[in-house]
Amino acid sequence: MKKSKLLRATTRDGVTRSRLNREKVLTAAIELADRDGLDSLTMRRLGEKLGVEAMSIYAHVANKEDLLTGMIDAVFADIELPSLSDDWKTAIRKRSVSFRDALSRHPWATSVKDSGTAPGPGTLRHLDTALGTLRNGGLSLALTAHAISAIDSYVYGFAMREKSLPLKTEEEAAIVAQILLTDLPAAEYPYLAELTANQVLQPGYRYANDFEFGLDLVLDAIARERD
Amino acid sequence: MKKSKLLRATTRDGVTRSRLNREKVLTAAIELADRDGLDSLTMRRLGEKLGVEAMSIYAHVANKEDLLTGMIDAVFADIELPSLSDDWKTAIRKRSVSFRDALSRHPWATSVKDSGTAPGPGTLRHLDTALGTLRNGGLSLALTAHAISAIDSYVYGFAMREKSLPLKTEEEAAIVAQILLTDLPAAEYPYLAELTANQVLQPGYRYANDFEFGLDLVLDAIARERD
DNA sequence: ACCTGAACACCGTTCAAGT
DNA sequence: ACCTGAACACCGTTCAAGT
Repeated sequence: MKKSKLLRATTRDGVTRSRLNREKVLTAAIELADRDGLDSLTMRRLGEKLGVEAMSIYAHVANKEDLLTGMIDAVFADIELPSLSDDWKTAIRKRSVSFRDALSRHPWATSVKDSGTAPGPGTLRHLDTALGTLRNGGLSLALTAHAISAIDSYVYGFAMREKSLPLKTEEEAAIVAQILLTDLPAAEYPYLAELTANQVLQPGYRYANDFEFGLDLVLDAIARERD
Repeated sequence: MKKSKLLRATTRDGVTRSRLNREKVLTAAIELADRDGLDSLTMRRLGEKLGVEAMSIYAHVANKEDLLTGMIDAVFADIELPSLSDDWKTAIRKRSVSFRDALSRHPWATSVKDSGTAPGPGTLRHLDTALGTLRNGGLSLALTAHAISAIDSYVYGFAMREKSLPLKTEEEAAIVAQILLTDLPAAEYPYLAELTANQVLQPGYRYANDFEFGLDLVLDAIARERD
């Protein structure tokens, strides 16, 4: 009885549920942001999802900024760490694809401000392992610094563009293309018209496919610098 | 007298000032966001800056989203267009540096959501000219699509990282380094410690310098694909 | 120790009213 | 036509009070 009291609480309406903790708050917040977007993530709505008043959340999170920082760190902690058994390029390639997948599953993550100012343990672990992979792969310290900056800028930027470009499915691409082709004077934007008609509208086109092309461009260039 | 009435209005407190228009609203909003950040840009505060009640702004802007879209387009319209007299690589390099400068002057621009959903004329002009430069430089349509995606992802992502990494000046870098070195167990994050001590703390270090390294990596790789 | 409910100082936006 | 002022439905967060 005593033990269950530590883990469960009975509210005045008679509903018994497990006690709240930081992890449950973060998980619920991430689910809410994934489903409805960052704007829909309010303390009141998060409380509702957790079956609790908004103010109860503040027992597990300092404030909204702390909540967002925790959410970001959970996303980073979820990215596949570079494998030690792969060569540096394969390992970094895999974790970059995993990185993008994470940002694609959690599109709000790129728009949380100051995600870099107070990195959590998940973010730091992720970064340190990637740096180690590059150093052990024979890259100089200077090139390692350049490489991680170039790779992560690309991954981050691609995820941002992908989020704001509604080209995820063939249907979405067709809608965008239709808007571009009917609303824009082709004479004024000839190259945009060409790209839309002959590239975006091609069957099977996916903007997502562009990701690996650019990634390999960057990785190959880094490999060349290394040698 | 009639003409001046079209351009000036006298408020009840006797202050005469020029009439508001969309451009003045956008300029003031950009100034506010540049100085105090996007969170500080509220309709009420913007009205205050313009010497007008918040609701008066709605005569020139449909809503806050429209305001933000207009601000973004003004920033894009300000980016140097690729020069026709330069070869494609030089032209794209210059406009990419100009692109980053613009995002650096207006850090809030990368955090405006859905900036890609309803691109304005400035954004479209910018994009079309860049596409034309690549096409006329001899890149295939497919490579042009890949190239613009890779370049702009990199520029966008670098600007985002730069914004959240407080490494703009040598002083800022020293502060970050100090925090990393004293707060983090070097045994747990050995590569991060190495990078901090031997790279970030080197005299003259600027994260901004990394930008052109990565940009040339991408541009050289595209040039190689072209040939 | 954990949760609640009222309250405060803000938001974006509406609407009717003024000039 | 343009601007105002009150009002509405929200925010994040405080604080004293409940259990």
